[in-house]
Amino acid sequence: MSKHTPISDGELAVMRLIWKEGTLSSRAIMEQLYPACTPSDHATVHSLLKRLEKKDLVIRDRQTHPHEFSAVVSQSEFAGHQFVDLAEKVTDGSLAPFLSHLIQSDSLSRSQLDELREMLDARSPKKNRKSNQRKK
Amino acid sequence: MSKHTPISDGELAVMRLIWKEGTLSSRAIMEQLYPACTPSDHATVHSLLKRLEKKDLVIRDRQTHPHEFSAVVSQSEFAGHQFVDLAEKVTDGSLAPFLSHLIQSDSLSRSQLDELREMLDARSPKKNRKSNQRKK
DNA sequence: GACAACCATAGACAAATTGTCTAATTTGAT
DNA sequence: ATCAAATTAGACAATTTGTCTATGGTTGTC
Repeated sequence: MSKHTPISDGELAVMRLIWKEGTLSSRAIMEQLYPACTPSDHATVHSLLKRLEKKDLVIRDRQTHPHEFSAVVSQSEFAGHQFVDLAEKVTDGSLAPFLSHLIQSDSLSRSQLDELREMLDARSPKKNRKSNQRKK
Repeated sequence: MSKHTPISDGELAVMRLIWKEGTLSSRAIMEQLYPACTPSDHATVHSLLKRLEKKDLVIRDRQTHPHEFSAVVSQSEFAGHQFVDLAEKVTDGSLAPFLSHLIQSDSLSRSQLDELREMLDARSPKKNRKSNQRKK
C-alpha cells in the first residue's frame, strides 16, 4: 500500500493538485500543470496518472466518474511516510537529528517554528513538566 | 554548498560511515560496505567518494592525511536540509502534515516530545505566552 | 635501480527512472 | 456515421546509479 514508493517530481506535482482539490479530471490537471494543453501534454498527464495509479497513490472511480482521479493516501499520510523513509535512510530511523538541527539553525522561519510549537502544544500528552515545580 | 543536492543510496551509505567514524580512508569504507574487497569494490567506493566530493559533502585533507575523507556537513545538518527539501516538494514547505503524522503515529516518545519542546523554548520562547516565565 | 603490491583515477557500461512524445484506439456528441 | 476529443499503449532520449575495466601512480623491499 504505497509504503516505500519513490515518487518523481512530476508525479508529485500531480499529487499536490489532487490533494488540494480532492478530485480532479486529467484535463483539469493538465490545465494547471501544462497551460499550453497540447495533445502530448495530455498524454504526459495520463502517463503520470497511470504511474501514480500503479503505485496505489491515486484511484479512479470508473463507475460513477470514470475520468476523475482522487488520492488514496492523504497528504499528511504521504508526508509522514516520506519522512520516516528519509529518516530510515539518513539516520537509521532516528528523528532527533532532523528536528534538533531544524530548531537550532536558521533553516526554519519563525512561522514554521510557531507551527511546530503549536503542533506540540495541541498534542501535548501531559502538562506534568518538571519546570512547573518551581514558580517564583 | 550542498544545498539541494540529491544523494543516492550508495553515496548515503558512505556518508553514514563517515559520519559515524568522523574520518575514514577509502579502504576502511570498502571493508565495511564491501567485505569481499575486490579491486572493483575499491573502484566503486572511489566512484562514490568522487561524486560525494563533487557534491561538497566530503572533503579530503590532502596535506596531512591525503587519503582520509571527512564530512563537510554534519549528519544533522544534512538531515535538516533534506527534511526542508522534502517539505518543500511535498507540502510547499509546511511542516504540519509531517509532524501531525509523526505525533499521531507515536513515532516519538514522550521524552522525545518533551526534549523537542525544550529545544523550542530555548530557541525562541513563544511571545504570547500566558504566564511569565520563571527567571533565575 | 627493479620489482611487486597496493592505491588512485578516468571512463565505460547496463539497468532503471523520468518527462515527453507519437500513434492508435476508443468514446461521445452531432 | 462522422468528426473531434479523450484515452491508452508504448517508445524515446536524457539522466542517474551502481558496478566494473583499464591504466597510471606511489610505496616499500630487495
